[in-house]
Amino acid sequence: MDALGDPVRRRLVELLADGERSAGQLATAVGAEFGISQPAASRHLRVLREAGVVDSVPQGAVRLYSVRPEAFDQVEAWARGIRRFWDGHLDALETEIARGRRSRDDD
Amino acid sequence: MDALGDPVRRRLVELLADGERSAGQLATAVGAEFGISQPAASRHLRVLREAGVVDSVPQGAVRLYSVRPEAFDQVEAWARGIRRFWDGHLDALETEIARGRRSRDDD
DNA sequence: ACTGCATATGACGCTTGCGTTATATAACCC
DNA sequence: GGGTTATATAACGCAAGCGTCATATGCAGT
Repeated sequence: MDALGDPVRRRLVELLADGERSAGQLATAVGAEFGISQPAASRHLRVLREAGVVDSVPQGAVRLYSVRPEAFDQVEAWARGIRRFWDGHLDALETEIARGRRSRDDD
Repeated sequence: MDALGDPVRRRLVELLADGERSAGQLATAVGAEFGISQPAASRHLRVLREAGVVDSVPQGAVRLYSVRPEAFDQVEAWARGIRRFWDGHLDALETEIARGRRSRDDD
């Protein structure tokens, strides 16, 4: 989650959700959207890699990046945990707050 | 998500998952765990508040903080989106990578 | 081997953001 | 009102992170 606190890195991950891409493709895309250079993109990819968010495989002269789904399972589980725990601990005051909103459990 | 990129803030949110707490309780807890002062905690709470992650209500002399569940619905949906999209886009090459390849290229 | 492309790293400046201490604001209690 | 408690803000120093350009490394094609 630390690694996902940056908009560029979140965008990189979104791009990778569509399937694996080379470092160059990613650098170009993110570079166009955020106006940053290739080294900057490379560094973001390094952070994601070291955080275990993405995986990279050298493919000839190119390096292919891909999403590591476990990382997002973790994020999802954490977020849901907060939510579910909160739901479970509704007391009088919190109930009052919750009255006005729609509560929908799992899908 | 930007606001959740900090461990102190994530911890605050976890504490709030258990139910609402006063700023003082939170400051004490987080202060003990991370060794930071009351103003520092207050600032983190402000960031969370401005990001729409938590809600705060003055309760007499105390200010009660609580989790805003919609924020975590959003996080959860985002994470799941990445995962689901990724799953849907597995093709031959990616499957091969996912099956066997382990890349140990951090340095 | 040399050239060229793809990617990563080094060195460095600047901005951001976190931390601290000191102080303001506001409610409570006497 | 005066004092105490709870929380937020102000001012400021310092460290971390992100950006840049220049350069290294490694693979491919000739």
